[in-house]
This record gives sequence, structure tokens and C-alpha cells, in this order.
Amino acid sequence: MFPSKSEKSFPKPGHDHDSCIADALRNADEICKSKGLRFTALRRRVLEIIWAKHEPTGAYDILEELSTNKARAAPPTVYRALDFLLKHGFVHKIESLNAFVGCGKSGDTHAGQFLICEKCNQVGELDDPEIAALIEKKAASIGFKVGQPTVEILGVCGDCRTPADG
Amino acid sequence: MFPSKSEKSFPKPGHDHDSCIADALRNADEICKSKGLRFTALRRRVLEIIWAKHEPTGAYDILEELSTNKARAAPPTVYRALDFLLKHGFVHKIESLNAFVGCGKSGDTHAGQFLICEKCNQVGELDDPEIAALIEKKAASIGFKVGQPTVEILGVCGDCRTPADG
DNA sequence: GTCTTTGTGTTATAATATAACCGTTAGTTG
DNA sequence: CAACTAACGGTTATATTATAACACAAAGAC
Repeated sequence: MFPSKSEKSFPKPGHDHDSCIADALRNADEICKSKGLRFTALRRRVLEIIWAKHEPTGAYDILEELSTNKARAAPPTVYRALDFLLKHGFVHKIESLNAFVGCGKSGDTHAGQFLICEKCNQVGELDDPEIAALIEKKAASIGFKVGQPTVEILGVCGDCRTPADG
Repeated sequence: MFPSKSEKSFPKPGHDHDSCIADALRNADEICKSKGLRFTALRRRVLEIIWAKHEPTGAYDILEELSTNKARAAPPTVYRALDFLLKHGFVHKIESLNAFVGCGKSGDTHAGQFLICEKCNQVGELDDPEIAALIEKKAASIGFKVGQPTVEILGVCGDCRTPADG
């Protein structure tokens, strides 16, 4: 896992993109090996495409990338790979965008808290335990047992902020 | 506006359903009148359908309800009404379900925090300022300016809980 | 090596959402 | 009130997102 590196991550404009793709793939490789999951070429490729974009990517965009000039992939191909990646926590779905992003702290299925920049479209993952705890507490106060929380925050990231954004 | 009534609401199993539909419509009537908005028959009917279901309702379900045996409504009819209702805060969209719910505290556009019961499908609206503030604070700590937060929590409501749900 | 499970290709279709065009209706102005 | 204007809604077509069902191939189990 990536301990501090992606704890409060928002991808920096100048960061080493290639290496973060490589890291994510290597990470997934290891996790799959240790858990006996089949990290097939297709699944690996889909994960790679998602990381390469480094922003929320729609299933049909992935499909596009996946398709070569000779062979046109069909939707179930992508959705099945996504199911696998989601199930094992390698990617998250951003519900408000119908799009998928790579998860910085893969390994276990977990709900993230996402900060989505309206300007650069990049997504930061917060995963803040205090937020999760507060939500759970408030929900519990009216008798509600929290299962899967979806927290997606649209806004403007630090790198894109101008005085006008406040 | 409904101050305490729906502050922490989760519709109770035995509550007076008809009156809460009526309340919501009357409320919307007043707000529209005071703001000079045109609360047309169609918009009113769509809001009524959403409240009548009292659970997240898909656009095509609304369309179904809207269609009589003589006339079949088309999607834009519903989506346009929904746009109006969303814009003015009479309904919310639950992104994780692609569905719409009536808003218990209409009047201004605002982002809600939703508790969605997996068993009865009812939705409670939390709108807790502490949660909003904490999210804002945590986001700010990494330079992110919060715009529109989406908080949707899947789980089990008090009325549906059994010992097995913890 | 056979068997069984899991993964993938393929075709078709479901479910959700929007574009574009146009007539109608409701407010607005003179 | 008549003419004007802007908002509303009907209609057709189409875009976008997602899944069902079936057939075959590849991988792991025995």
C-alpha cells in the first residue's frame, strides 16, 4: 500500500505521471498475487488506461482506448474488467460523473471521499476517518446504520484556484 | 419552510403520507408565488408523483406515471420539469441511484446529505452543518475549495434494522 | 489429460439523458 | 386589447451509460 504518499493526495501538475501509473500497476500486481486474484492482461490494461488519464474516465472512453484499429471492443468487455477492479478496490466509481478513477490506496474495498476539480478534472481522494466517523455518528443518532458512504465533492483544487474562487 | 419538522427526518412507517404530499405541494406553491416562478401543472404533477412515491424515483418511472392511456409522455417532458424542480431546490437527485427525491426543506438550492435505506428504499435528509463544515475544513487543508458536495449514504434505517444489521 | 471454473468475445437490448425543432401559452408593453 | 416576446412543453430522433444471454477459450484443479 501507499502509506503517506497518497494519504491526502491531489495529483500535482508537474508530478511524474509515468511513474505513478507504473506504481499503481505494480501495486495491483502484488496485491493480486498475494490474494490469488487473476490480474489478466485485459484487467491490467483497463487499470492502466484509467491511471493514464488520471482523471475520471467513462466506460466508453476506456472502450475507445481499448479498441485498436483492427478490433473494436464491446461494452461488456470493459464493464466486466471494471467490476473486477471495483470489487477489489483498484478503482472507484464517481457516481456523480458516471466515471472511474484509480484508487491511490488499493487493496481493500473501501469507500472513498472524493474531491473533484471542476477546472482540471483531477480527483483527489480524501479518505478522512474523522469525516467518516462524524457521518456515522450523525446517522446513528437517528437510528441509521451506515453501510456504503458516497462522498463526492465538486469544487476547485488548490492548483486551479484563482482569487475569484474564494 | 419546514424548520424542525424535517430537520432530521426519516419518514416513519405509519406517517400520514397524504398530508406530507399536500404539505410539500403547498410549500412549493408558496415559494413559487413569492419568487415569481411558474409552477405549472406539469411541474406540479411531477413533484406530486415524486412525493407520492416517497422514495427515490427514476425519470422513466415518473414518465410512466405521467402517461395516461391516451397520451404517452416523452422523456424531455419529465427532464425539463425535473430541471426546474432541481434548480429551485424542490427535489434532489440521488446520483448513486439516478433517481430523484422530494426535498423536505425546499426553497433554496442546497446540497443535501442523504441516508438511503437499502431495505425500504426511503431516503432521509440529514443536512447536518457539522458534517458540511468538517468536509469543508478538511478539503481546505489541502487547498481545495468546496463547491457542491454530494453525500449519499447507503445503509439501513432505524425502522428496518434487525439485530443482524448491527 | 480431463474436468470445471473463470474469463472473454459477441450480439442484442435495456435504462438513462439530451439535442433540435416548433407550435402554444403566458406574461409584457405600448 | 393587440402585438410582441419569452418561457413552456410536445415530438422525433439520438446520444450515453449499462446489462442480459449465449458461445467459446483459457486457466487452474484433480
